Amino acid sequence: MSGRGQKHVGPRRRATSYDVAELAGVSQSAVSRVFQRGASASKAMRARVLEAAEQLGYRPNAIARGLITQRSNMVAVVIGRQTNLFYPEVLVQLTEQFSQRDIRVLLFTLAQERDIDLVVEQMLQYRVDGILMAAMLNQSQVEVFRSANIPLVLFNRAFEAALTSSVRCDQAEGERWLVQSLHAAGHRRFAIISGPEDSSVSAERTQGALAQLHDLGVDEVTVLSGDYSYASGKAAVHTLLQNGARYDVVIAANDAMAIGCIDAARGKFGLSVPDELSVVGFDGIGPARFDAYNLTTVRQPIGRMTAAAAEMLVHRIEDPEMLPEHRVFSGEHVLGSSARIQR
Amino acid sequence: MSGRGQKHVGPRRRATSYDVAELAGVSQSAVSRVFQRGASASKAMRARVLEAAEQLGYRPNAIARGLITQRSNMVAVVIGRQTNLFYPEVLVQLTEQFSQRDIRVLLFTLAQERDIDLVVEQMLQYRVDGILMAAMLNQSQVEVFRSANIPLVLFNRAFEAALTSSVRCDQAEGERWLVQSLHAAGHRRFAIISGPEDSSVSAERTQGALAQLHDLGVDEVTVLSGDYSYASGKAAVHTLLQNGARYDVVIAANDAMAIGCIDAARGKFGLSVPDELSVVGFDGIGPARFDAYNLTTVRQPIGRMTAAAAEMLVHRIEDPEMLPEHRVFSGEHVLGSSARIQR
DNA sequence: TCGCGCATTGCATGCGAAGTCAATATTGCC
DNA sequence: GGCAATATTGACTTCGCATGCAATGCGCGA
Repeated sequence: MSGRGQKHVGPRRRATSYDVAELAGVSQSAVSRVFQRGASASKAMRARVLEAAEQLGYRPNAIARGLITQRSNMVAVVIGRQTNLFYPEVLVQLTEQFSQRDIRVLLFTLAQERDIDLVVEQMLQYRVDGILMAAMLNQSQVEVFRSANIPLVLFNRAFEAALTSSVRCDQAEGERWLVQSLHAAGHRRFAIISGPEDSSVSAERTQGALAQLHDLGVDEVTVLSGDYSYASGKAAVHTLLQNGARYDVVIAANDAMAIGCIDAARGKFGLSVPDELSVVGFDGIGPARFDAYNLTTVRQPIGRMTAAAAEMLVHRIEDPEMLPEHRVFSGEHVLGSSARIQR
Repeated sequence: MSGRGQKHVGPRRRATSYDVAELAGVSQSAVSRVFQRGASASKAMRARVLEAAEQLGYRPNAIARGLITQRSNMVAVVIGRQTNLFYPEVLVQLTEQFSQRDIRVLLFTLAQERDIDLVVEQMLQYRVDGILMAAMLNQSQVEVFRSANIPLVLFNRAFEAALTSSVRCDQAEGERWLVQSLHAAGHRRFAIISGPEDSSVSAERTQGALAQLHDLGVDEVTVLSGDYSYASGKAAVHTLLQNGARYDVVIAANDAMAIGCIDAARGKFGLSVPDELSVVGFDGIGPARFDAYNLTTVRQPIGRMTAAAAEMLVHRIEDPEMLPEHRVFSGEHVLGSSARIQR
């Protein structure tokens, strides 16, 4: 009894269509046809093949199929490494969307900005049928995909909007609503906590808020930047309030920072939110609904956005000549109770 | 000028090793060798090939390579659709772990329990080199993988522990610590909110807590069950306290529910946490650290667990004869301040 | 200068399924 | 019952790359 490891009972090699064909006494082509949708095969043949397949535990080899059909039936989904609680949910929903369409998801995460080139390389090597990009991308990379004829759909990236399909939430509109409502409720001293410098989403949000403030005649605004994390939200409030300065409202570029702001305002500075300080966020993540915060925010319609993104990508895969398309969704206005706001 | 869509400038077909070989004036084998690690090729050859490849935008076709080498260099990662904020983080970290080892991740999510069979089918068809399972799995499915010789590593599943490698957090030990500490601090009236019936993790946690309580002579314990969600935590507290019953502590099977408990206790019942009611959770998710909660909990060492899981799976892929291995990690004891606890 | 051994290189084959085309079986119709 | 039309079926090729094997080239020592 000195053998190491599990004794192999079954065949070491996985069954192929030839094995099935032999056992069923038919040709390999026949087996192949039985495992396709539009193929012609008689009832008798189908039955014999299926029985042989069952007996051998045969499954069509998707790799081999991909080689001959030039379709991997895989799409790449790329997300940045987010301090943000928003993306995991997007990822799960996207996966389900593709799954429903019988498409597999090859997942790539970007730990660091420079990883993007490696990831691009991998996506090309694996012959993904399409790419759903929820991370930074630059011109030359877009060009690589275009010249390789790989459909690309951007998620919440405005970048190179003219050439590439995209799905996004109207960040600016959301911020404009927030600012408008806050202003109407009497807020005048605004502070903004933006996200990371390299986040286009953050830039849009901040620009949207500033633009609306400008339109309302408010041009003196303090802008700090965070990194989308809870901790950076707290830190920003410390910076804002430490020297006795006071604000009516803090507009955080996302919910996680907004929550940090609330905790810092309440904890360290003993301020009541929203009575003494209003705080608003963006995204509509789960924790924003916790009673302790009940955040006033703009919720991105993830369900509709992911469905649209998957649908667009599939369409572009099926018809590569299709012109780029852009779908913009308005965020849902969540009144919450972390801000004194005009209904 | 009636053309629809983008005019195709580049070649419609992706370059193959033959194209490169022709341009470089060498054989296809040579091209193949240049794009491998252990292959022999002269400096001159390598240079010519690389230049031709560059010129044609050639990338080795990983699909074709997989067919011949019998290695897809892909692993499947399966996660359940979790109300739980814990898994997204696991997913991202696993992906990075595999990515570092030059392995791609094919992601599968289980929206519903019955999807598992579909997913199993897909994993087999795509010839993944290994499977990392962070979702429910039953005996017959394990058997399918075993007979197909596909390495399988379970993440936080004790199921069929003897036959399959696994990485998990010691749920029972964590609960025992919590109970022990709470008891030592004088708590006597315990309520437990378990997770979904079909969650083995929840079962282990609840059993662990009950066992320790029993050891301490506490046998009268109220046990309710939730679904891991914030809302179900709140609901459970309503049920517990509505008829005037009082408890010293609520032990929730995860952090999300614990946070729900805290909000319900403070909000609806005006109880001070931890002064009038202690609440503890499990997992150590991000929101548990929010100041409003600062949850007393047991944090799963995700970084070490994911690293161990990836490593184990890779080892098993490289040596299929390897015996099953089990790694159990102790959770980190987070004192927090949502419970009056013995340091 | 010749011979031997090793490093390169090319040729041919195979991985597993899909699809083309031609041969065969089946059916319907008069 | 006979023939055309249609449905099945099988032989063979193809997808793109890796690899065993044989052929070639090279360097170096005697």
